[in-house]
Amino acid sequence: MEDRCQVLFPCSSSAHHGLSAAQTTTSTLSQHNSNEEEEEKHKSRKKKEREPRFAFQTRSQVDILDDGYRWRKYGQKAVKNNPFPRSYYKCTQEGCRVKKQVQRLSGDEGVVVTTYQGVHTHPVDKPSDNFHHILTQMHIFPSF
DNA sequence: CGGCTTTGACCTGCGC
DNA sequence: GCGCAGGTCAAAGCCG
Repeated sequence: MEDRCQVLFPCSSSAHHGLSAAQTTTSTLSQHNSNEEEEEKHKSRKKKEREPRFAFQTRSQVDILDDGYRWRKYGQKAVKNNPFPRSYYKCTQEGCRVKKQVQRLSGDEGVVVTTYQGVHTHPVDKPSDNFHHILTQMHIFPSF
């Protein structure tokens, strides 16, 4: 019963836990994309701009971690090899196409995997003590 | 009343 | 070419 969330970086970790053969394959956080503009319609996808995405594991009892941003859940799907469903969240801020995925580890309901995709273009509206330090690191990784 | 959650359908990429 | 898995949208309903 810890109110605090313990952040773990599987990417930096040399230990490769076989997340039950999760889909995540490789957390490519070293992808650097200078192209932030995305005016391309899905009609002609000449370039799949993969926004920087990085995942980290948090030890929490709840999936909804308040990181200070407002998220709107836009979907929930059950993934294979995981008895727990994965939730999809999107930043409600206009112009901010940041997406977030929350998934629980199979077998370890105490561990929640949060995957962020994209970078926020605006400051936090509601600073959280728990996630403040996490946000700090977040701003470092997407810079790649 | 507004914002958000929920749930099913739909789309796309990939493997066989 | 089909099926599977993952990802997204949209309509309806709920809650504050």
